[in-house]
Amino acid sequence: MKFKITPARGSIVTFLENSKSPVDVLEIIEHLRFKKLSTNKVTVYRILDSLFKNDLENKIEFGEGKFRYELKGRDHHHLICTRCSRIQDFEDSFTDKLEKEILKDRKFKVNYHSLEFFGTCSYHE
Amino acid sequence: MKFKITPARGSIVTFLENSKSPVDVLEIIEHLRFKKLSTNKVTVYRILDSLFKNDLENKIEFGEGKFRYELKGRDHHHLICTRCSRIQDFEDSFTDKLEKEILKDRKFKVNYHSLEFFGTCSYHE
DNA sequence: GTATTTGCAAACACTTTGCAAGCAT
DNA sequence: ATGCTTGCAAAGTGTTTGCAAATAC
Repeated sequence: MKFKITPARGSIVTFLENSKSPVDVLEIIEHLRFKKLSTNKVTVYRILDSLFKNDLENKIEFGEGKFRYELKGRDHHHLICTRCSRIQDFEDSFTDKLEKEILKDRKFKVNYHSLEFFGTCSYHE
Repeated sequence: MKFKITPARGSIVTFLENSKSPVDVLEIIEHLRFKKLSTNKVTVYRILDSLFKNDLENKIEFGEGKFRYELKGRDHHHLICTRCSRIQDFEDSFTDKLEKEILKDRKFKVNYHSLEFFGTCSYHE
């Protein structure tokens, strides 16, 4: 599969690289518009889909009724503030152990997981 | 707030009680149809919404682009088989500890979390 | 009797698809 | 030149809303 470099693709990948938390399609389109690229929504979906299918990206849901996207990288989780929607990354060492337990106890082979914490961040003390 | 008992409500709550894993709206409607109740989809959504707003129900997403619903109960997670869509419950004692760490280290007060494992279940060995 | 609940139609938000035109290599 | 990528319109899902009719209490 060829992966042609186009302005929209470059800009989306850069944006994902620089995002500290998973972004949704609207945020991407706003960024593109800010960069003077009037990329069609459909194109954005297709670019995201191609990144996902090439295993370069995570496609996740936070109970908002829409998907968010982030480039694959170190395994991590999210702290999602339900008051201001700020999203922080978070890492842990428990889930690896859990997955081994699950394989042993339940004969279930975990391929990936999602762990998100919802609450209020330090801006609301 | 009055909570009137209607056939649709009774049937939905019973169905949720008997479901071993979170169900989606389509499954609920099929169950109602099986029970000879031709409840409108909109009504189902409204009943689920009222259970959710009254804190009786969890409304979750598994990356399928739709919500699933389960009655609140003991805190638990899910093992989701990506081959046959079977969903099992799973409990652990790690997440409580994690939430305490998060409060201490990140000043983030967790209200709830979601932890789901995706992989293949023992039916596919 | 009265307030809540329901059904219907319609709207909404997010995402996907078909097809012809445009562009990167 | 050719095949990948884009835009547009349209359709497809899942979910929500407005309003009048029906129903539980």
